[in-house]
Amino acid sequence: MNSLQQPRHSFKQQMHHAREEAIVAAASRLLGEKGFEAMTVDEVAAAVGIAKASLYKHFAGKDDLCAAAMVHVVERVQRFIAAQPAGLPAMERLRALLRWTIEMQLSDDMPILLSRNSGLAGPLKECEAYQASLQQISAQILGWIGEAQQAGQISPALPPDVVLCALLARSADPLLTMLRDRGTYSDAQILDWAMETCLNGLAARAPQAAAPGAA
Amino acid sequence: MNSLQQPRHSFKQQMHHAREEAIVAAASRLLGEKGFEAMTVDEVAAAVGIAKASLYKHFAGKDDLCAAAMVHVVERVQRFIAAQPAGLPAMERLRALLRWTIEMQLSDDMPILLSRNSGLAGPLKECEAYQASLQQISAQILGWIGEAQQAGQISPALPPDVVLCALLARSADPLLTMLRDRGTYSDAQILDWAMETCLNGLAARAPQAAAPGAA
DNA sequence: GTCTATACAGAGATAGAC
DNA sequence: GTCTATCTCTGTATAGAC
Repeated sequence: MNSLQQPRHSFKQQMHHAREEAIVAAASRLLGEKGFEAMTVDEVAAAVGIAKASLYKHFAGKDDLCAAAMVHVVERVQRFIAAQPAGLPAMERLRALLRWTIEMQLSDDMPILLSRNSGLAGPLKECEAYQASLQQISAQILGWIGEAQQAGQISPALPPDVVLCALLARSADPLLTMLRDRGTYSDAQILDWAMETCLNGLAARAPQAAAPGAA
Repeated sequence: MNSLQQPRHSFKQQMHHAREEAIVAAASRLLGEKGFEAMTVDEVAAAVGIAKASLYKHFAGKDDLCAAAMVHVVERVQRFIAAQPAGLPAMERLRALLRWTIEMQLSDDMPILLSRNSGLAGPLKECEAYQASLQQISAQILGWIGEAQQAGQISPALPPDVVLCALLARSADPLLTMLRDRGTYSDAQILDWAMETCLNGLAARAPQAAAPGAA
């Protein structure tokens, strides 16, 4: 009997987990699409296809739900980082990460961070799981930034955490939606320009005096 | 009697206009501080010191009120542009405008445009006064951008309207609040870095001819 | 035009049956 | 754990006296 009960129990757990995943995924999408204030719990429940009351069995409230969604997003970043090829130079890693976050944004997916003035900022400050994950990826990225600075690819005049913020901020850059709403450019073009203007802005200044051994 | 009635009438008009200005100013501040969704009409009325119902005598609704606030902001930009010294080179004008918008943002004032996903975007699309003013300053700034490109100060590879968006987007850049919340840097430093990374990103690429085997 | 008081709608959250 | 039905609060908007 145990041989039957065990899988049964595991199955229920899996269902439970899968449903929570579905809820978080829907919340994540709506959060990215409409923002924290405009998103409603009813919409999330409807998107998943469950009743709102059922959702509240999984999450204590809207804040909790959205915090879980943000954790979910950061964990995706963690996986992306972990999936990077081993030998890649730091600058290429940064470039790939930037491209990926902008692509997320252009495909209406969840941005890594919130647009400014989000009411979610407060609750998120007290979510330890989020803070821990964010801290983890920040440390990782800061390491790459240091390497890129030593390699002369990023201006050493900029503090590493400023570079970090500048990169992450591109994932919620109003520039992307502005250009998109204009309707005259393709997503690929927008992506290129966004990356180009961002990276050029962080790059070490050009060798103005034809610096001898530079670059 | 006319000599008395005329001033009396004008006085009332002035009062009316002044009150509307006060309402718009308060709305503008709260809109910049909390965003469209989080801001409430009650707060605006309380800030001005009038009853909510009185406010509704001046503006048809929240959308109207916020649209008026946005028009107010764009008109400030118009005045700033008009106040620029005559002989200033185009690039200096762009730099001054960028600095000004970032300073607005750092002093918790109203950004020129909304953070992405604002519910105000829809109503604003149908506000002719806003669109007209925005169009006017856009044309002006686009002129400067063209000059700066011809002068080799901004990359000619970037379409002028992309440059325009990139500049305006800095007024709602999450980078600013991120660095600010970090608490380790002064507003002056943040301003410098924000301008530097933005302008470097738009600048024409370094004279590669000077470096024969460059990159 | 300004006020007080109120209607109305939407959304977060909960009760209780199954 | 999931559902339907409901509570409650907040926020937009309005009615009606002055």
